[in-house]
Amino acid sequence: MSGIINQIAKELGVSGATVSRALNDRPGVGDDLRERILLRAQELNYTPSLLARGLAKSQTYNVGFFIREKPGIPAQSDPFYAEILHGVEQIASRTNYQVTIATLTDAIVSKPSEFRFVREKRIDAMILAGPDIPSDFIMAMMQSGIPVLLVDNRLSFTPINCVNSDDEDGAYAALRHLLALGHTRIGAIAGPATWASSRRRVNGYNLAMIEVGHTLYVHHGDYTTITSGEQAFTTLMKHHPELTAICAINDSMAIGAIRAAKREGKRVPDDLSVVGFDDIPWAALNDPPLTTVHIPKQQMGKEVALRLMTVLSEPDLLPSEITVPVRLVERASTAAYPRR
Amino acid sequence: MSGIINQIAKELGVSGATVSRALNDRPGVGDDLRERILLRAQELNYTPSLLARGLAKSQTYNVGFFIREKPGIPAQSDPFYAEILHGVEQIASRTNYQVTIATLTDAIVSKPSEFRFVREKRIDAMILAGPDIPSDFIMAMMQSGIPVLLVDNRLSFTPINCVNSDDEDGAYAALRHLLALGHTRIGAIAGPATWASSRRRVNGYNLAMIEVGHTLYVHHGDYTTITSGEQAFTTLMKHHPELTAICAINDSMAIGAIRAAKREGKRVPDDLSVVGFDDIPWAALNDPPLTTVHIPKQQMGKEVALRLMTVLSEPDLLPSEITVPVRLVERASTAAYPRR
DNA sequence: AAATTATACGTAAGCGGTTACGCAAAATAG
DNA sequence: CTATTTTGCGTAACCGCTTACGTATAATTT
Repeated sequence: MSGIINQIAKELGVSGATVSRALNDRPGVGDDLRERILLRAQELNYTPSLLARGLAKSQTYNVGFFIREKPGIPAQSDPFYAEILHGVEQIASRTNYQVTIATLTDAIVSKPSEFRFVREKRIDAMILAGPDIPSDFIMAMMQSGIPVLLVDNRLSFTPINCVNSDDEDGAYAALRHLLALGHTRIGAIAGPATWASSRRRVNGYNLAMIEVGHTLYVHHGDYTTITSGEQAFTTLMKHHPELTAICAINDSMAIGAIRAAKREGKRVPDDLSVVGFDDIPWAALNDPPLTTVHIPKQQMGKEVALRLMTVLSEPDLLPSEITVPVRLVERASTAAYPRR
Repeated sequence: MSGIINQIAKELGVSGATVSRALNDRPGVGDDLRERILLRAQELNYTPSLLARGLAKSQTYNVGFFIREKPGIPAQSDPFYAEILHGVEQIASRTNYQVTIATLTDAIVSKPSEFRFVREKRIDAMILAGPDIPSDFIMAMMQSGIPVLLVDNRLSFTPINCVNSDDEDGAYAALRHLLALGHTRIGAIAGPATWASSRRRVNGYNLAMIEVGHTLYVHHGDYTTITSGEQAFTTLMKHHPELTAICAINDSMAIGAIRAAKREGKRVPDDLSVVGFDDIPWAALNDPPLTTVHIPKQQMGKEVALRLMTVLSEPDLLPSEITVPVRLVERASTAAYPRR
């Protein structure tokens, strides 16, 4: 029998239960009494202890935002996920939830049962960000009983709440842009074939090419970094020196391609057009500024967070996939061909 | 009387208190009994509920990492703090703590008492990141009773735990580098004079210049973004067209300066040398790659986190300032003058 | 006016652990 | 061998809030 609630209760000569009800405006307390309770709580500057409430209701008011560790770039530094996180946080800050972050290391991913956030029931739900999370791990998390949402990822043959960008659409638009500029010999730099988003983007590229009866030369990078883009570019050009335009699966690889092209003495966009995907912050700062497909990352973050909230309040809702629209932003890394 | 602990207690015919003691290896339980308890806990795959433990010990096992909102860039997307955060998270993941993030909006900063993370006792300690946090707010947080640590910021006349980069040292080194290359007419682009780190860096620049008997032309940008750097550069050059080298308070402004210089037809580093500060990810990717002062951001994150842990275990430790060393990394934005 | 239902509130048992205190048995001291 | 300390364990209160259930009173129905 303690806590501020009970103090108020004693002061007003009522029971703690009544105070609790009044404070959570639940029925079962008279209007005037309720008002007096609220007033007193106000005076005392009362704020419930989340810990106590959480223990009683077995909720933590905590949601996890977990990013898969990537070799090279620390997870948090990936500007793509940083922006998504920002969207998530904006929504969370309007609710009673707080968001805790963690990076999914190899150690964690390979031993899902040890993951402390679920073992110790530290979170009410989790958002898993990034395409390179083993589906075994995702499945294991789903088993744990707490809601799992995906962002920038999806699962095949398993319904799950997820939000993604419209990859095919964006890729299609990017390729159409290249075609409209007069390019016909186009190459694509893809990421690992296991990444769903990479495959979908390649699909979009292909679709546009097939429509006009051309074929796309695609090369799969082993990863999605700048250096990976450089390597992909050089090997792609070795086999297909006739290419006049390159579309890359993401901006990092596009930037890598441009760097490699410059090194080989090619001018972008004069000799070669390059288009990226994602519109990460530096895309606009690159030399030349990168034509790319803009993904509304912050909105994606908001969407998952929003979805998460409704999942939390409507537990037996069926999962749904939501995809957000993208748009091509034309900058200076693409130009008409032939150059006149 | 419930919870897994009591289940184990009942199974083994002992009291919950004993089980709790055994599990936290506290004295007061026989060796063989302790072993049996541990064994059974192991079998049951027991993990304590943080909520319950937290309520009992009034701890949350949660630390906040809070970044000040900046106009323009969403806080989380600032690669500088993202890397610090990563360092923090690495340490936290080795302990029992989890880190929750939030951005310090204007609304929050102007009404510290409303800040839900402290009102609702959601965290055991907080790390405040960034130089632009009003000291009123910091003070208010310190009043709240929970430990407050600063990173990339300090307080004047008030002892507080904080970790910073060695700004003066780095700036000094950068300027020496310019001097060694033969430059004598050097300008500096500073940030708002209210930012401690900006002032300290300018101090470092000045120090090196004074030593050799030259004077530094410094211009204060109104902010620290790329565009702010562009503007600062143009006005600086208007008044001092004779400058052959620029040192900027941070990489963003340095990159801005380079962009502006290019637009004005100046070649970097041929006509103008530029050096930055921070070594953000894109510094190396810039055209030309930026000579800059590398700050070990991840280590700074680790340092605060480590300090936080010791503060938590040694509550009445006196605050201390820790500063991490920096180093100049020479890339291609600086060159000898006169160019031969 | 009696029967039924709704409302206001109290009681007490949780939620899942921790810990101050007490007491008997074992270990150590003198 | 007694006196004292240490060790091993149980009892029960507590952390601060929620909620199922019970009861008396008020409101509604018939």
